[in-house]
Amino acid sequence: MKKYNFKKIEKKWLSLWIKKRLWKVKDSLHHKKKKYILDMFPYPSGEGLHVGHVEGYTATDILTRFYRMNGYNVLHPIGFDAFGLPAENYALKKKKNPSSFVPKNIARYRKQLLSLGFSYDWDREISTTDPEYYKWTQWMFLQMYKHGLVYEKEAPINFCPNCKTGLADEESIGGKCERCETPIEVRFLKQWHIKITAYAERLLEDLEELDWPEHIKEMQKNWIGKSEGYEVKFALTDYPEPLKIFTTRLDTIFGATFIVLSVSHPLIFKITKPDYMMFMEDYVRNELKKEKLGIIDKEISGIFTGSYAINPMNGFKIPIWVSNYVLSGYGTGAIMGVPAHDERDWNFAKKFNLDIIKVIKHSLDEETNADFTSVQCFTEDGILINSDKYSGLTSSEAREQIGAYLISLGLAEKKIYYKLRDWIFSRQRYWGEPIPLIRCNKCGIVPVPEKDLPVVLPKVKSYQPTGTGESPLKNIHHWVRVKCPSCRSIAERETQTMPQWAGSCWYFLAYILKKKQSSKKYKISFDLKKLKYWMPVDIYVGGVEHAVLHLLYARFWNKFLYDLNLVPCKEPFLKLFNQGIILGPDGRKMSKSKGNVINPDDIIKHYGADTLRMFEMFLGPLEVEKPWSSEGIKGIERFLQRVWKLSLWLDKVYKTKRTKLLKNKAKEQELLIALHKLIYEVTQSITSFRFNIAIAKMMIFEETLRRNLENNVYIAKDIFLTFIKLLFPFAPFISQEIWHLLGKKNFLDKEKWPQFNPKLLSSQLTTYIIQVNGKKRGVLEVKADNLSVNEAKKLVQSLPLYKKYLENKTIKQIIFVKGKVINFVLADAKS
RNA sequence: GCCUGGGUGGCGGAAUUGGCAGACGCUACGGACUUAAAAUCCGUUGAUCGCUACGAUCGUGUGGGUUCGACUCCCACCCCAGGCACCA
Repeated sequence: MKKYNFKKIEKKWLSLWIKKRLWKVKDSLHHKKKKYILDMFPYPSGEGLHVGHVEGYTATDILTRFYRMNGYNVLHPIGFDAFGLPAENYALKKKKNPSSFVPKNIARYRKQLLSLGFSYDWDREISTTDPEYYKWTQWMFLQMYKHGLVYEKEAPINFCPNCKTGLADEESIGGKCERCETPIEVRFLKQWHIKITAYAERLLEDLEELDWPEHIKEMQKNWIGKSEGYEVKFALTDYPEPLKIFTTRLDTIFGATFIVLSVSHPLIFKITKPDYMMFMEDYVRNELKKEKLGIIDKEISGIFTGSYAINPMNGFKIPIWVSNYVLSGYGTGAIMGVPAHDERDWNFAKKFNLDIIKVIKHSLDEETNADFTSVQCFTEDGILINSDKYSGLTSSEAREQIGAYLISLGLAEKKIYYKLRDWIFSRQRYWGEPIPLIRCNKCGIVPVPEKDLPVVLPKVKSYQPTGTGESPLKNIHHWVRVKCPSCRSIAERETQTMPQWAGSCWYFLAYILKKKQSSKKYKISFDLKKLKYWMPVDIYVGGVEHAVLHLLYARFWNKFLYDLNLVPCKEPFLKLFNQGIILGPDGRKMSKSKGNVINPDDIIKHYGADTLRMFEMFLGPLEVEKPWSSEGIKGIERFLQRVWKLSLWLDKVYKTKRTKLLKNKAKEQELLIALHKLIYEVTQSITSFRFNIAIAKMMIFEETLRRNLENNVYIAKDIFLTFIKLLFPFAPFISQEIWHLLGKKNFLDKEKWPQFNPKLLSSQLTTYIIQVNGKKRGVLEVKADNLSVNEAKKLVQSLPLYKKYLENKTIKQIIFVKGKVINFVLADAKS
């Protein structure tokens, strides 16, 4: 028998599918229920698609085909995130302009995606580097500017000396550059910032309604880092102005035995006593230098100011210190030190021999120890002690009551702080969207008029990053020089570009808004009606690496557009699914240097697209990290070959009038039941993202069919065709070919997804597990679905196991779970 | 240190959420076909004992608990992966 020739057949169907524009999605079907199934669009690097892409994209393709066959209008687009550092670095290495080879990379990606049979609507393809696309990225930036969300500020920022550009906080992963893993330096640079912090609360709150993996939500929550507490004023003994500290643990205020200021606190030199001034100046200068260099001292240090503050609750006079362990950029840059109930304060107090007062105990019945030298640091909430009339309250009660008291005296206010910082939005690199602002000596910053958008990135030969904090665009004088839109005098363009993440903040909208004009040209225009139909994205699949980068930025961007009434929903991505990384065959992360990279092109060449798709789905649950197996793929190859052989066999059978196969009613019914069970299982597995299970079940069914044929049992054509339909989303090429082979002229894409018949499922035999004292001793197969305990007992008595285990024994109890188990508990069982 | 996941055969992984542990696939071993090999097909494959037909005992990171019954629930601990890390 002929082997399945995937090369020829995949090529044939692919060209037909493209020619027929089978996956074109119409917006006009507003009466039809919709699904928006989105992939994180790829970055078209020089290396081409990797197996990780294939994993996520296959999953969404299966879902897309599944929902389409179930009557949904499914939007499943793709595009390219082509601005950014890797493309630029690669271009620099090759001494070319990114714009000359990025289209080539895109073409390669497109070809690869096509060859895998992903059913994207290619008419909606976009690239963030298309001027029509980034015109709108710039336009949205200008809207933010006009709404006061954009500001320029000189600040210490993360700077990657290798990429030679400033980075956002989110791009610093454990102190290293997100892209190249070079340790990050701190530099003082004038940078454009976007006030993402203005959305902190909403970004946090709206996480609740999202169907996202818990750990991604958690990561975003931590990143936003909300803490609710009180700002408390401490009076100073020798200075008229009070000092403000921030605390989330107002309940521990009776235990505050000192105050600590950060090294950049404005009060330091106003309150430091002359005797301490020299040391203080040295210390602060030193620490500030370290801070500038981005050095984080693990060792706690500190110095006394000589001044004292008064604890507003108990009137204690407590010393004021300056230390490197208090951050200047958070809260008020000053804290109250409660060593008994904060580990860092504890370490500080121990080091400098400061008082420690215990004011919280674990529980009501705990003995309170008057001997403070034996106090242990205890950071959790508990019951107050040594706290005047507040003793005996729980921590949360005390916070409320002490807070209310201090507020009534005007000494405190409720305050919320976030860890989230504003988004540093300018990059000193060439390959990005130019920031559409103009610097005029007379008028200051002037936005580029909207009619002049896009500000096109000039094509130049030399665009080496300068490393000085200047953008390489600065040297392109003819581009920089421009008339001020407001006063017409000579002005300069802003030369910094936007970060990589800008384009991906709204690409999911662009797919909807794109209007194709010719094979190369398109327009984007905002259309709330279309957005209302398609948004939000129903299923979004992509890697975990974007947990606090893209996913946070895009949520923010969408919320801003929502506020402008340009998009209809608060949140862009309803359901998020993270595919797990595919590791190399050695169980380590794939990397060139380790030589364990699996290239999808090679696999397609050897096994074909269907096998690759299916194998990646069979590897394990989509969300877990799992190693590639070069042996394992053979299992899928064999399976598809068997399906192919089966169809050739059956084709012959259906074509011959007189077949030697027997039409057996009972067997046929059995097969039908198995088929409907399969429909049920595959449907369930797809909707719950358990593609590996769906494949396992199909394998079992294939074997059932084969066994029947080998035993000369006739298989109805409809049964086999239905099986092929189930296989189709996973392996579209071979399924379509078999469909065609068996005389079907249409495209499987246009077929309806099979529905299972619940009656067939419930008419099966029910298998009861017979247990004695909880141990399995046998099974009982019955047809009746409302078996009573007594009937069950009678049936069991007729089984051989009864004699062995139950005869002459006293049955204490029979546990009977309908449809599942019958458990005989014997009297002489364990006590 | 804190947070979030997770520990099931030689390996990747199943188990309808408390009811047959190890589906499906790979590997390995044995067999059929073949001059031979590959491919394909058939069988075996958690451990130990019985080892002949039936079978028996143990077994889901460790220790305890709840239950007629626990991979699944509860408590304590150990280990692995990812994230955050002076955020008061």
